[in-house]
Formats: sequence, structure tokens, C-alpha cells
Amino acid sequence: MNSDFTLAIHSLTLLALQPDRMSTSDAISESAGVHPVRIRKVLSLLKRSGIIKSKEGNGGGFIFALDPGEVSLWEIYKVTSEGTLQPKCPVSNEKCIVGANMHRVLFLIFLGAENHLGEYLKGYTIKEMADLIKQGQ
Amino acid sequence: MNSDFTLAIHSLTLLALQPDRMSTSDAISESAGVHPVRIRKVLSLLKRSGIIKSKEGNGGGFIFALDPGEVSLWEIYKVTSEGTLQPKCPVSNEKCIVGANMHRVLFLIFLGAENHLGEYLKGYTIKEMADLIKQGQ
DNA sequence: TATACTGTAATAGATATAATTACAGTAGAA
DNA sequence: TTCTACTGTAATTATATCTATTACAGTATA
Repeated sequence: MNSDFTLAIHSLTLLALQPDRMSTSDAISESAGVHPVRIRKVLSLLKRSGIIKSKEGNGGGFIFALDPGEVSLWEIYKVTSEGTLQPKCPVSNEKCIVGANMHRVLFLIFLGAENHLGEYLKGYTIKEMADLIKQGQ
Repeated sequence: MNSDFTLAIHSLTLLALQPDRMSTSDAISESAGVHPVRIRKVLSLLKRSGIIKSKEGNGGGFIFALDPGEVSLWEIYKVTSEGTLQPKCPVSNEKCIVGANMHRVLFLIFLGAENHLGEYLKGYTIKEMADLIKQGQ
């Protein structure tokens, strides 16, 4: 699974625990253990989809735009990782009945798998993630 | 997703369509578009778990050991790809409440996701894969 | 005993992922 | 108004992962 997904969850959980002030990509990157530029890249996707807001300049950073209790892991998956469950098959032999048709059959099966996974991921919101993190204390 | 999984499905579907004779790694690799050594590696996993049989030497190859209608994609997933849904998180900051606990929380969520995916994959057997491939003709 | 296979390790090559560098643009504060 | 601290994003470099290739031992058949 695409690690942008878990990086987005990590970042959003941090933001949910800091609801009143902006968090910088530097601060988030320090918590997540990745480069700040990567944080900005992933968070720019979440911004485009309206989940968070950002502000440039001195005192700027990132902050939730929605209620963390309304944002599920499925929405985050769709923004950061949709389609990544789909394996990249090599180009198979079109002269063989299996090679010629497997790609299409697998595509449909993995499409179903992704939707099925969606039902599971809808069961977790960022608020719940933040609560689980706090319980871990 | 690990492409060993789809390669295993491809190979097994071929074997299901050739129930009466052995298929060589060369023949399978030609259909799947990958190197024969890789086929042998993946099929050795399936052999170890008793799904197929193999025979060395002249006239040897691979053949189903079970009824293809009894082998589901979930069993193949477990043999070839168990745990690969789990993303590899970078080492995060233990001094931060999120960094210190996120890994454990995500691990449990992805464990649940894998089991949930399992319920979906149990819905497809290799026999059904072979039927879908034949319908595509 | 020649041939056609599997089994597997070791290495090289290709591809994907992530870090780093660089810099333009923006906003607050001295 | 200029310094400082941010985001946004492209380009490049580094690293990790995946795959092909080579090599060869072992096995079964003819």
C-alpha cells in the first residue's frame, strides 16, 4: 500500500490534536520522520480536496478545514492512493487465452477489492485515530 | 499489492486449464511475460503449501494437486503476499505522542483491513478465474 | 549418457520511492 | 520596507525494492 496514505493519516491526526493553531511542514515532518517537502506534497492533495487549509508566510502552516469526526480513512485513501491496490501486471502474451484476458479479469477483481476495502476504511475517522493515539499514552 | 499474487493467479489459472498434463515454467513464463526463474520461485511457494505438485527432469513441470474449485484467491494471497498490505512506515519520533503510537495503531487497522479483504477474496476460486477467462474469448 | 526439466543462490539491471536542492511566492513582524 | 518564516513546486540525486539474468546442482526420462 502507498505510504502517502499513512503519511496523510499521521499528518491529519497531528492536526486534529492541534485544532487551534497551524502546524508547519517542519513540525509534522519531525513527528513523522520524513522530509518536510514530502509533507507539503501530500498535504497539498488534502488541501485540494478541502480537508485542510494552509497559509503561506510567517506564522503559516496547515490546519483542519473540516470536523475530524467527519473525515474517514476511505476519503483519505481516495485522495492519496486510489488505484494503488491494482497490481501492475507485465505485458502478457496476447496469443495465449490466459495472457490475453487475465489483465481485464484481474482489473475488475481488484476494483471490487478496493471498494470492499472502502467499506472497512469508512469505519475509521481521524477523530477516532486521534482518540486511539491518546489511549496509547 | 505484491505482483507475486497476480503471477500466482495467472499460473494457477493456466494449470487449471491444463488439468491433464504438466506445464513447464518456460511455457507459463511465455504466457505471463516474466522470466521462468520467477515462475519457479512463485510456484515453489504454492507447492510448499500443497496447492500444486511439481516434477523435475525430462517431461516434468507443474500440475494442480487440488481441485481448482477448492482454491480461493484468499489462500493464494496468504501464501504469496500475506502482510504486504501493511505499509512500511518510516521510523517516527518517539518523543511525539503521534509518532510514538501511530505505528501500532496503523498496524492493527491494516491487520483488520487484510482480514476484511480476505472475505472478498474468498469469493473467487481458481475455477471461477478459469471460467471468466474462457468467457472472455 | 544426452536431454529437458526443477530448485535455488548470487548478481546485475531496472524501476519506483524518497530525500535533497533550489527557488519563486506570500505574509507577518521588526 | 525589509527581514524572517512559511508554502508550493520542479528538478535532481540517492536509495530501496523489484525483476531479470546467469550459473549450476539435482532429477527424471528416453
